[in-house]
Amino acid sequence: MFARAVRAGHCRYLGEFAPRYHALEARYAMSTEKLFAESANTPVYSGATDVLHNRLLGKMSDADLAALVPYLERVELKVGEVLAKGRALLTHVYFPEGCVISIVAYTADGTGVEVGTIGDEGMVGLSAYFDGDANEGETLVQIPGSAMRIRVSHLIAEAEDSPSLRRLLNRFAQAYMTQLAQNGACNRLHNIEQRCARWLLMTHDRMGRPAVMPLKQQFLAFMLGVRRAGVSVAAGALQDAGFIRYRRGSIRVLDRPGLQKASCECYEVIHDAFERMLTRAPV
Amino acid sequence: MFARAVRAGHCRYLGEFAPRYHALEARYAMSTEKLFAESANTPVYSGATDVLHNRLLGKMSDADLAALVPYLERVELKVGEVLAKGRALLTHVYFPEGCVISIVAYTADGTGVEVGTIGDEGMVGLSAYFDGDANEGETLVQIPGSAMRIRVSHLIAEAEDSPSLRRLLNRFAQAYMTQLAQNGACNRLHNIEQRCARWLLMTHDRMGRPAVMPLKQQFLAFMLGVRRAGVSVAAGALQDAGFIRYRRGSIRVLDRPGLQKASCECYEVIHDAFERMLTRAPV
DNA sequence: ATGTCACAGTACGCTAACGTACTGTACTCC
DNA sequence: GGAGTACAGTACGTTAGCGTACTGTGACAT
Repeated sequence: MFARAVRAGHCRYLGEFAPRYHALEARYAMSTEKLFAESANTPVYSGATDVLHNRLLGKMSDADLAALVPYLERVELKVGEVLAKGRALLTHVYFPEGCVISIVAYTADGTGVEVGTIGDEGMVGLSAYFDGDANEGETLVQIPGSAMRIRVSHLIAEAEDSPSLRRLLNRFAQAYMTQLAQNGACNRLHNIEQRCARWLLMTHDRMGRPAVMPLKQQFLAFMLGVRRAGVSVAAGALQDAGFIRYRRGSIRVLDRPGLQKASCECYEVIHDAFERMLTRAPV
Repeated sequence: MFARAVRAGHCRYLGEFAPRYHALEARYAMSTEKLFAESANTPVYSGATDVLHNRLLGKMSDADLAALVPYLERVELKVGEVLAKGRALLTHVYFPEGCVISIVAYTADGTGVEVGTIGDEGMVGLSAYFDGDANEGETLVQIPGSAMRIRVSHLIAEAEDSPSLRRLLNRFAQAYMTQLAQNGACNRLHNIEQRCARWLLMTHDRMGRPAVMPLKQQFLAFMLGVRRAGVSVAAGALQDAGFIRYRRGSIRVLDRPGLQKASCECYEVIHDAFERMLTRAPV
């Protein structure tokens, strides 16, 4: 029902995104310079906000949407782009439409792990909207694509005037908390292969169905908080089972039901939470 | 600045709380019957709401508090009491004052792990307030004590009329999300001893300083999502180092700085997020 | 005072995942 | 077409934590 935005090509860019990831790469003795050159936002469709590909925006009432539209702009997000980092504040809230955003937490020694994923079912920047405060950790672009964005102040002002908008965003926050919580349990209790399968499913959901995912094992390992060699084994098993096809920096999902069986139930728990949010009676 | 409520005695009650924990106990071949007998709420101070021991309530503006007070009642929460479970809805939102509440997520095989902790710095029932939806998992009483509670509908109604109340609760939600996220990373990346130390610190913070914590290793193992034998080793190390004193179902914290050194930085990250929320300029 | 049993300590073999490092090969760029 | 290199596969010794099970003992009940 919500068409997908056209996405930029997807070659030779992964492995080059976050400073901390650079540190990780360094540990693996890779060349880490020359990276991270082209990270500026490049609005491509500015003004063409007539079609909305973000399901959270799509769930808004006509009145709420009408109030926001004048302030919405479409931007293209590049892979590895860091939208927020440490205690720095987001200036905008993003509504992804095909791109996928990761929220990553780091430990003292510089290793990190993804704690949340946001795609076209949600919004990036809850912390800024809620609190004028920032997340710890990093918000970075995992899969490139376009997003609608709006200044935090505009969103807050509009929400002040609209109970229905507030309720929708609260609902999203609740679903997002379910994701964070389940992810925490999953990190503790499930093995690499299960979590790998879940991660692929979740990302696949968020970037549109027939897509090839531009993913190196290194990146996947970073997101899962494990060694690359571990991903090699896990993803290899998933490939042997025929669920995915893996080829030097890109993964194609071949068998979603199979992947779901290989993944833990956390996929369903999180998926259902977001579907409930997006399909329940309008706020 | 906020005095502590008197708490009930703290003997012979742990090991008896959640159905799933019963299942766990069964795995450890324990007698699991006779448990869970006295779980009803027993309001003890009803009406005596003149002194507030919850810091989030304490942070509210006079006007917001005045509007809520008529609906607030103080209840005594017993250890093991399950406030919400599965998709069941909370009828009330709770503001702990000395009791400590755990949010636990379960996996398909029935093992669980704590994903969040709430004490006098916060509120239990964000999901009901936000969404009219429930958490997955379970909300249970980890350390007994009193709490103020209010019907969800009353809180929602009041928040509709008060931007300042909304902002405060949003801020709390943001801090709570920081906890969930950091906890997820911690579960992945830190070892039992670190996480054990962090858990003890966090619980100690929330129940008042000179307290002896009524904790069996079995319970602690459940909260951390590890074996009891693992806790025995980790807590033993912390005791050998002189940070805690452990004695058949109760733990006394002897050396907080020492414990902090033994714990991971997640303690600080989470602690700071809540302190920022509670000490920043009023909303 | 004694008996019972719930709780903590410990042991032992096992497994998943780790850190590291080397190899093979598919792309990309000339 | 060939060279260079970035990415994936694999190996190997190590370690943290697991599952299980047995023992010792403090606390409570009789």
